Amino acid sequence: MSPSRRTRRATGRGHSGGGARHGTAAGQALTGSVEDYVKAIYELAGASGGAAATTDIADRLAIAPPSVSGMLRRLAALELLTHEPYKGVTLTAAGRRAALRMLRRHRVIETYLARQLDYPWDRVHAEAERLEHAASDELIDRMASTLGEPAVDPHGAPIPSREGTMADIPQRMLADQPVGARTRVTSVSDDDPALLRYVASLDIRPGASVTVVERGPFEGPLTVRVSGKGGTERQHVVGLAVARAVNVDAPRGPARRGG
Amino acid sequence: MSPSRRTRRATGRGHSGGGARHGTAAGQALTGSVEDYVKAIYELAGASGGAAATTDIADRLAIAPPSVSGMLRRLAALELLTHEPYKGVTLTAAGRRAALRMLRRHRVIETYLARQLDYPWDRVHAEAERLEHAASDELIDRMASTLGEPAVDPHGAPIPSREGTMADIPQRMLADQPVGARTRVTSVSDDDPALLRYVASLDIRPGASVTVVERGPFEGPLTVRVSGKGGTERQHVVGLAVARAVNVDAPRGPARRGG
DNA sequence: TTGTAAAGTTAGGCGCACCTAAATATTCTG
DNA sequence: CAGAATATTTAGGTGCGCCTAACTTTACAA
Ligand SMILES: [Mn+2]
Ligand SMILES: [Mn+2]
Ligand SMILES: [Mn+2]
Ligand SMILES: [Mn+2]
Repeated sequence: MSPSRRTRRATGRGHSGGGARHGTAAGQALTGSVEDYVKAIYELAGASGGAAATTDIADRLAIAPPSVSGMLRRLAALELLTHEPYKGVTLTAAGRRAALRMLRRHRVIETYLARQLDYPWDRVHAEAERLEHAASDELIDRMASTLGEPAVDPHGAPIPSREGTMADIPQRMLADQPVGARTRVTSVSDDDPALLRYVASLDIRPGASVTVVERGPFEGPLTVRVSGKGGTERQHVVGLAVARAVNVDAPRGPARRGG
Repeated sequence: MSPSRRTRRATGRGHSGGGARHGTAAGQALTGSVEDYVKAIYELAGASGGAAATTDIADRLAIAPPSVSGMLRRLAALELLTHEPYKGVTLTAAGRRAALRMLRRHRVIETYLARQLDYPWDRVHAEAERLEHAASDELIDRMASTLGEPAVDPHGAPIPSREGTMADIPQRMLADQPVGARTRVTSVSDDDPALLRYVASLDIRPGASVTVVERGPFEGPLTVRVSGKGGTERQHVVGLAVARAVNVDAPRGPARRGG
């Protein structure tokens, strides 16, 4: 006697190892790795449905190119993307859906951590990068609801809706703005904590006003004037790496000097 | 040119696959599976440092016994436990530390979900079972701090301190109490949502007063009188499975009938 | 156009975390 | 105490997710 129930199994797995999970990933639960790949590909290719290159994916995920090559084959088998060997990959509709779902999860978590748990904005990304795979849909929805369905994350990136739609406002890099352009910061790339701390120290945050004062020659540094929230105006010289991490909206005409 | 930085690697892994991670797990990051194993073994063997049996571990984790056998060898290599083949396993000091760390994480998360995100008490366990492996120490500490360093989780289980100590109050099962025993519910086993919903419907929760009125013969059902919070008194007949899931403190003398 | 550099893929391998089938050790029972 | 029942381990195998080394394809430049 003593039933020694031992239900599930057969398909029941633990954390990562063995098991089936093949075929067309329709509604299937994806692995954390697969989730990160589709998210990265979406971010590289853009909402416009362009193609992403193997080495770019490898670079972004810090994975060796042959590993990416192998994974792309699997993602193609799952029908999350189409793979033109030696050319690149393009997400299918299912792939874009999966990517937008992950972007929503990631950004809701970041926003929750920042607003409800006082996380500094340079540390939310790393935490969200792991939690996004572990949280249930219910948890994401409860977080979003608690926050009042936020529209943007702490770095200014838009949060896809529960239904998987996201405003597709074309981003421009501060690095590409001409001298004289007066722009508003929409978002800051969030994967480098040190860079985030640095730009924050310059008052460069979503919503800040930034005017390009001067561009160094030969892809040189930019001199920018930053209008902080308290009406303060400060001028800084920032390198291209920083200027490429800062996204701005369309310039609203060259600002006259000394308005 | 174009540095194509591709730092880390060599030891840098992704979500689960390949890599080193051998030897004595001193301060090492453990895999999610390893974390679940030590937690399960601690719960089975008790704080007293007893031994846990292979099939019991297999049963609790819903994993086939041969898989457990193999994992126990690895846990022994990590010096998280000692393995007496065909006899059982005993956690080492490092193993107990790891287990208590996981118990703290699990229970802090459960408490946070219940108190800050209005999670119903029957759903926090499944969510915590996954998040406990993904959350950083910082996140756990911020949650605990936000909650005011809670001492017990939503099911009444004690939360180990940040330093890894936990009050070791011996638990008694309601199922073992003699007729007439008047006890207070300390905790309820939380792994079966349906059972949790059921006992909550009977007002059996941590803090509730329960008196054993009658015991059915041959390991039969118990008739209990439950004093709810609002001074209500209700009598129920509960099966042994339920009575075994409810933990109570030491009985405070037989209650006289009709006080 | 042809050679070379860069990008991408194939081949082979490893550890993790599972599985089933079969063997073995231990415990219970008559 | 022999045989049966139960517990546990060994043997062999799978998919995931990564790696390095070697090869192939594509892009660029003299
Ligand atoms: Mn992020
Ligand atoms: Mn991630
Ligand atoms: Mn629990
Ligand atoms: Mn777990």
